[in-house]
Amino acid sequence: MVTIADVARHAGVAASTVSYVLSGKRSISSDTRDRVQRSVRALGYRPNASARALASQRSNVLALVIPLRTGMHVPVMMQFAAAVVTTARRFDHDVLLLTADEGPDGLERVAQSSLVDALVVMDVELHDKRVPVLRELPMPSVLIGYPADADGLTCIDLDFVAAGAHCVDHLADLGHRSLALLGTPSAVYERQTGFAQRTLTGFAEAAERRGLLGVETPCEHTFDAILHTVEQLLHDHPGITGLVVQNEPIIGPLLDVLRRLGRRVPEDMSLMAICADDVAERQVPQLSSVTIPAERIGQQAVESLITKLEGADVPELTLLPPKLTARASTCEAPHRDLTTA
Amino acid sequence: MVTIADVARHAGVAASTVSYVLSGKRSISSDTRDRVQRSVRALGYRPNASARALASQRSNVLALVIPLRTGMHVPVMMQFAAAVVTTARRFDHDVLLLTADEGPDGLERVAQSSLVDALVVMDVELHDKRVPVLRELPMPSVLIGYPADADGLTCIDLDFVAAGAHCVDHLADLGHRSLALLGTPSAVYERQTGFAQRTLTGFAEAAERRGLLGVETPCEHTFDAILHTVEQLLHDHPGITGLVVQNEPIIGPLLDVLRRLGRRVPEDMSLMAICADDVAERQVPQLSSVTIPAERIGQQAVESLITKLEGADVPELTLLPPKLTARASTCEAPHRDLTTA
DNA sequence: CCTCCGAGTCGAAGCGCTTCGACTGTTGTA
DNA sequence: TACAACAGTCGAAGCGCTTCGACTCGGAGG
Repeated sequence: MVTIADVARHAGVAASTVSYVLSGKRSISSDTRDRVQRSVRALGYRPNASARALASQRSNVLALVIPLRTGMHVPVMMQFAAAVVTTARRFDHDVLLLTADEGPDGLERVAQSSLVDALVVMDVELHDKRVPVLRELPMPSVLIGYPADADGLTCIDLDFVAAGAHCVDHLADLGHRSLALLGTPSAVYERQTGFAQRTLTGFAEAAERRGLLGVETPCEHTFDAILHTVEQLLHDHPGITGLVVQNEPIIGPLLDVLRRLGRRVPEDMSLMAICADDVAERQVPQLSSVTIPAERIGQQAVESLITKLEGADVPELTLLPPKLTARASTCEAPHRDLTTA
Repeated sequence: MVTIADVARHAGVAASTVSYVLSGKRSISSDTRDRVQRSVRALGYRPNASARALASQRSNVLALVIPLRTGMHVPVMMQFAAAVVTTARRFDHDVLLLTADEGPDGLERVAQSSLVDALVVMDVELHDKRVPVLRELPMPSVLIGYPADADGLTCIDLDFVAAGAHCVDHLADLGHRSLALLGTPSAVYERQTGFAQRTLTGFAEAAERRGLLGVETPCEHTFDAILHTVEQLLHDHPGITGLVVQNEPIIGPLLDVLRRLGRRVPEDMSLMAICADDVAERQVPQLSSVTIPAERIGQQAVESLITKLEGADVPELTLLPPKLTARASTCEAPHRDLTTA
């Protein structure tokens, strides 16, 4: 391996000069700079990451903590991860992958050993045990999602309250009077996961505000569970003409279930999804949806983190506004909905 | 941050002694060992990762290169990744996440800067530009999937040739005479991705061997594409009674398409999938399938890598045998298949 | 003409750890 | 009884980089 000393010798300068050329932290004559840069290329020099980290107290590595838990929808996670890695690279950082099952200890481990400079934590629960740890850690962090007490943290998320409300408003505007939210598996609610909880809040508040019936139910991923959940729902509330689904993997089977139950979409049942655009567009009929801007969120998370690393301030809470796209799965409510369930 | 010198002072020994206690590389009296360990705990000491890496020439970090490309099925990738991280942790290593779009340069970057000790590369193509780079790199690597020329590399994969053949044999044993393989999107074949290519080979060879008609077609992810592909297929080869699908995201819609086309599964059409077990079990009817043991593969990859890091030899190619599980989506061929298409 | 300042460069001192060689006692062996 | 052998410990020398202070030199200002 070629070291900075080799480069210095080759260029006929001191090692520190090479360092300053590379970092730009002191002015260097253009003559020297060129000579050094040529030597760097000629020798194929790459700074040793550990040595650099040790001397500069910066590893240029960010930790990314991703959940690998039951009920989470994987492709969305992956989009986050991809955006985080890509954005990190733009700022000359790398990403260390941690799974949530190492828990709070994992965060302490990588932080206190200076393996990383900062952390991105995904899938934060309302009462997350990692949050107090993050507060004490001697380095910045950004949460995707946000806990009940977000004081002193930096959180970024889609505004799920607004997302839930938007769905209701869209359906209400179309004349629907009885709506249901088909949510994530109950385990996700039991964990008090923020996004699920808040969507529910937004949904309920908007239904109330618009004077509609709004019922909510969790839904597991198996076909039978979906079938049973929907049957039960329509049995209990036969007047329901609008469905909001926040549970990506069940979207396909749900369409089957509705067909099997003789409910045409959208003629008999308007359907809205909270999911990635490509998923919505892949269905038949294409689904009206509120998109989850995973890429934007991941990118924003890293940008905030870099800003914090540079010592600048960032807002405690960044809520991205949801974007609703009407497609073919929602239409005006059938007139017979005097049966306001 | 507390350093090894602090611990040494607190325990009344030399720093090197603390180091030897921690690494176990020299014998230490149990008295001293206890004292040091108590000090470590009392002070909450964590070795500095960079200093350790610099001094020992080992970062204890593995690079994981994951593809984030069109046509790849994300949940499977994630299972690999999770298994890699979990297994790496068991061996006291961390995982640095690289996306394939950094290409060969990314590998060189992390390797030559000593950011990592070894690499796991996923989704290897038959003629992958990263392979020559890996051969030259001054550190071990393991490929998941394998290129045309695997000489001097360490590759681990499911035996997709056997997987394709197993599907054919299963259907042939049930009396089916005309089969089709519904594959990945054509982009994946154009990239000459190993797993797609080899499944195709196994499928074709087995069909030939059993004297069956075996047709193959790629399939994109949209509903319309699936519908069109299947219609075309059944139009060109009306006698087809057995379908093998290697394309996870289309499995749900494919079942719809078959229903829409009036083909009952399995009465009119036997269906086999090459996919994760949970996906097969989630469908209605549950799918007979050859499972993709993502977890086993990821685990095996890390174990091989650690073995290589320790200087021991590992086999160049490890092919995991496929496991076929018959479920409800395959049954005996209808008798009218004298129409041997 | 002298001083001051800034640009440009160098040398040396770390960063926190591992590891090598050397030292000191003990114990076992001839 | 002498000497090897070994367990147990220490000090010092790096690992490859960054960064601080100091130095030189030319030009600007008084």
